[in-house]
Amino acid sequence: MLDAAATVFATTPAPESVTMGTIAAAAGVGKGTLFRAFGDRDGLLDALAAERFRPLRTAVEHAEGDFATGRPAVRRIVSFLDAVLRFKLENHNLMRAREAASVTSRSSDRYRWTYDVLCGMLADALPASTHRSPHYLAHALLALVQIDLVDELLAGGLSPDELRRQQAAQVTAALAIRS
Amino acid sequence: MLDAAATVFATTPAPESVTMGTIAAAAGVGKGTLFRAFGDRDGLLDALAAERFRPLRTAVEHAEGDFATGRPAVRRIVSFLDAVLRFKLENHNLMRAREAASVTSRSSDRYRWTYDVLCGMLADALPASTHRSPHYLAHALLALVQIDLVDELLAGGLSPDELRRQQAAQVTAALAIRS
DNA sequence: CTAGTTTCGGACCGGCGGTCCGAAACAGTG
DNA sequence: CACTGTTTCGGACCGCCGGTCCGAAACTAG
Repeated sequence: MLDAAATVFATTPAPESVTMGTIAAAAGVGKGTLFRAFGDRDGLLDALAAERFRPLRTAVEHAEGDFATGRPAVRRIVSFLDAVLRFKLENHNLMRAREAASVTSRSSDRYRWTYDVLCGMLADALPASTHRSPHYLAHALLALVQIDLVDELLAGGLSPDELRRQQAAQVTAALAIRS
Repeated sequence: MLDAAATVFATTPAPESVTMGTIAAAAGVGKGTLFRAFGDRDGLLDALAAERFRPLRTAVEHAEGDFATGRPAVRRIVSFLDAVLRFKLENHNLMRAREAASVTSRSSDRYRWTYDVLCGMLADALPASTHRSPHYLAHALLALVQIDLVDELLAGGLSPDELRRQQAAQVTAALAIRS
């Protein structure tokens, strides 16, 4: 059932017009069943997104690869945001569908988790002397991976790889301590 | 008619649930008239926003105050983004209503104009040697004033003034040239 | 085979953006 | 003032979609 939904999103060219009825039909099931299983549209989209997001989540929680505790904080932050960006790129249609609903995306558990992780990393990266707030900085950095911004940039002719490079530069600059 | 709409948005506590019927009723007019005058919901919201935005627009186009051509580019950029942020704060409900529709906000003329202005300023501020793209940077900086981010930060306990300070710091840092 | 229980699915509802056509207001003419 | 052509108005109406709900089907137990 989740798989059917995933297929729909993967194949449709217009993710924002995918309706619950469509998904139900594609899964060979009634709308009632769909709603009983996921509560509402957001629930379904969340479940799908959570599934795709899991690898990154476990990698971070087990401190694997670039997220190992020994790595410098700035490096961890850049890698983390790059990973989130890649997640968005890979699940582009799904993310657009989420946006089409009035899900601000910031209200999901996943955003909260991402924010918390980033805040933790920022606490390591920022010297205590700065007056920059990790709270602001975390949200500001996460704004860089919002799907509508990503879409705009891709539509403007930027390649995904170039986008990743620019973002890395942007994040690095944002973390530079001044004044 | 525009005034009636403005009043509705100014007084309602739940901007995203303001319906076209509500506005028509408040203006003492039929829905047909409303749609004939503005085309669709987006048209109305755009017209309202454009009206409120005009002061800033003319100030920039006449190079007044902080936007005078003599001023250093970084100063102009920080002031400009601060002015846009203030605009968003002052028209908070209206902006939220826009977001509720599926208007990505980046498709409006106003966004385009804002982007162009910022790009022009960035061309002055960035040395030719950097590999940072003004295109990316402009969109990235404008992401800082997206209404949902602003909302999240306000909801998180940040005061509007503190928000403006943090944004100024963030913009300054982003413009620092490194590597 | 029957009765009880759980699960399924699609007809149905409410609300909203947007349309459309009959009515009302207006203007020109004798 | 009466009559008619024209423009503008407004609210009943439509289509769509998320979400509900109840009758039917399937499954279990005795």
